[in-house]
Amino acid sequence: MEQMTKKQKAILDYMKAHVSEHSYWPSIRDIQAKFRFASTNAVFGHLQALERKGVLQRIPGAARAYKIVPEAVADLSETVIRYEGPDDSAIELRSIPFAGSIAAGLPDYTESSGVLASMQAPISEGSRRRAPQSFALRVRGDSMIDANINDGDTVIIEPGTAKHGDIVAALIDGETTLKRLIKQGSKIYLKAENQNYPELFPVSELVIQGIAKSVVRPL
Amino acid sequence: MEQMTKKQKAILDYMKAHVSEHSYWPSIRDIQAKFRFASTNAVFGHLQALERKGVLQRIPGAARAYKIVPEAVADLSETVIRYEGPDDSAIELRSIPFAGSIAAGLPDYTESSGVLASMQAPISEGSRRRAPQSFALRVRGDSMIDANINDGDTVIIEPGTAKHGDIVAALIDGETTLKRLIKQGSKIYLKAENQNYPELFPVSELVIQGIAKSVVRPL
DNA sequence: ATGTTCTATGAAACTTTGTTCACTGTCAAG
DNA sequence: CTTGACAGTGAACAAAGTTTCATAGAACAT
Repeated sequence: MEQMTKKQKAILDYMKAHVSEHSYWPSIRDIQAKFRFASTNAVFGHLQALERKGVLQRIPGAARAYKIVPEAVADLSETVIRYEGPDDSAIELRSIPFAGSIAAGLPDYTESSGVLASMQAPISEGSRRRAPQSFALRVRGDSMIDANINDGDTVIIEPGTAKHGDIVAALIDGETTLKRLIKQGSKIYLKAENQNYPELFPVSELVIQGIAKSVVRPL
Repeated sequence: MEQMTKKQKAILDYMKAHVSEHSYWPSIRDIQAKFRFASTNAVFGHLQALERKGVLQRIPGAARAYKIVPEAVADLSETVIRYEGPDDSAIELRSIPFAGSIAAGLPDYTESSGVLASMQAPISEGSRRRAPQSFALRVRGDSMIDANINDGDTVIIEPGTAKHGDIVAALIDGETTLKRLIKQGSKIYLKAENQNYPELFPVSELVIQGIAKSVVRPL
């Protein structure tokens, strides 16, 4: 995994902050001004590097049009806080990327840098295996309303092999949707838990992004 | 309050959807293509109208640079989803503004780009009065940890007169904090529900922003 | 009838912005 | 010493994108 340089990270952070504050991306010249570059090409080079490293996607020719790949950012700058207890116990807090988007605007990238949800299970000294790459997803729509997952809830997704009955985040028509996975013999269905929706949603090609592990919801 | 026309709302929705999907705003020409306008000026006019009505902010000259004003959108198109039960019962889901973090003091409405759904209690047919102006706050810090409200949780606040035992969002030294309200005779205290904090926090001047009605938290 | 507002066309002007090219300096590895 | 990767300057270009102007039909109230 190729690391980001300090300046690249700074530029990425500035872009995030700009989006968070203004709700739209900065132009190359905005970045140039911020970092006092004498040439736009300096910025251009860094953006190319960021794209090559996979943390940033650009749309060629389009203005102020970017997309941050949270997984890549997390890989390149993972935050792990470790508390050592008096005895052999320890607690790890691991930052997980926030992949969801909010209703009126852009993904709130300010949250992705902080600790949204944390793994708090005490770990034994020996079994310090790498935690799965979880991420959080804000739920849109009411497809899982009967499973008590409502629009606006946030779901913690973890990758892994899904089994029958799991609620999964699946890619359908380029959209990430939350459905329950139903396996009937060799057939696989996705079931929306909403009486108003078709009961079973047959799928041929299935891209499962992860399994919903927990929900954040109003009480 | 001037309403949005159907087309204006459609355009706004498309812009939102575009942002949600691509993480950057559509250009005027993108919108033109989407709605099959023959002229960019048709879009331009609608955007002007949306800005005049206060739901959209534009940065003149800048490309793909917009900002949605959630309060205005909420005012102009308050979302109330109403489920009618078989008997006289009914449940209303009402969109409420998301006021951001509680940490930095006053609610940061710039961050308020999200909408959380609030479940109203089942309402009887006759008493369909307008819901109070609720808002959501993100909790920072651990002052209410013993009340099971943790850092990162989101609390739904509703204005109103607080009574003994209520958890309130109160303004102390310019900062919004979450505390339990204790009335002892004529004296009023604010109590942080954390063993490490002073038990009772006497206050003379008290600005209560609202009463915590519900919490959003990881399960 | 008449003016006004809203919505739209069509073309053009103009600004912003991404992109490219040629060139320079630095720093570390071979 | 040389090579190559990296970071940057400075100028120029072309595409993308916003804005303006002139015009016109439909809906609607006066």
